[in-house]
Amino acid sequence: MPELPEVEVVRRGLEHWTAGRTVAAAHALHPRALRRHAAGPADFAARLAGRTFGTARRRGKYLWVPLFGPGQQWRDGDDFAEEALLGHLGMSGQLLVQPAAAPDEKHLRVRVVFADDGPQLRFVDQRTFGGLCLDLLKDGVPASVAHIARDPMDPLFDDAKFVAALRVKSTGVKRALLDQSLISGVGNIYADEALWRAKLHFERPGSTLRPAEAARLLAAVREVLAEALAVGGTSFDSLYVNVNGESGYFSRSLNAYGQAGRPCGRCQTPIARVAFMNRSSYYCPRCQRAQMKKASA
DNA sequence: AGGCTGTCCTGCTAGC
DNA sequence: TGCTAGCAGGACAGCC
Repeated sequence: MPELPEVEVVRRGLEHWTAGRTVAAAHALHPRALRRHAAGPADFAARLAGRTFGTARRRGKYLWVPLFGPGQQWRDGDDFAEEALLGHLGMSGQLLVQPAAAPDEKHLRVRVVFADDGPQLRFVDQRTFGGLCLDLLKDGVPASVAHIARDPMDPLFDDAKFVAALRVKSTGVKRALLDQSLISGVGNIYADEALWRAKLHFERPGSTLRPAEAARLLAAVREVLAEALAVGGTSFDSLYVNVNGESGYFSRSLNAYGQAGRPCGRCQTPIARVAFMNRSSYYCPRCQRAQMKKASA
């Protein structure tokens, strides 16, 4: 399930394998994967042909490649592009760099063929929650990404603003962590992991957090994301892989997510699982109390 | 108007 | 053995 670390791994792969290459043709094999491209699959293919890929960028879980040309030179690191190929991996999306001779993947949705006849870029997505589109860049960010907050790995992320916004929310802190307009890039796995590290219950209203608790939570989010990125992300199965089809190893380091019934790494209390927002929340019932301790009973 | 729920989608697995 | 129900969840429309 791609969250920020997994998307960043894919971004690095795209940067390495596709920057500077020119598109010969794009083929849409499943219209749903292009549903965010309002003008339709034919327009998508026509506009992508002949364009040169710039350096892949990311904000939160969104990924995009600035497009140059025709008649416009790609210069590494420059931001002169007006348009980008934008992607979101959703639940099961993969961007793979595959030799042209490699057989089609079962869930191949979009194929990009380059003019150099080198490896193709393939968008593969079993559940089609993800998708690609072409989008206009404004201040270097695709228009349809402008509404989400910066992610916590962004040097311009405003810690004080996030802490202040979190501390006026009546909703639970996990819902706030998953709100991409507040902080982007965090999904169900890393939300549970960060809450475990910060020893906070997922339903604690944001407004009940002391400033130090909110800061501790943000620090925990950053730690978890950085540690996961360092080992290539979290892979439970073949649904998340880098552009070369390789898995990450952070699943070995999970303390809460998916650990129902296993002892908490701090206090040995069995990790609990409860339904939450049509998904699951995992937490330690002892380390992560719903209520702050009362002075007396 | 912020908060919250339903919906999309496919494949795997548990259970009968 | 074969069927079904349940589960995985990011993002957004739409409801209250």
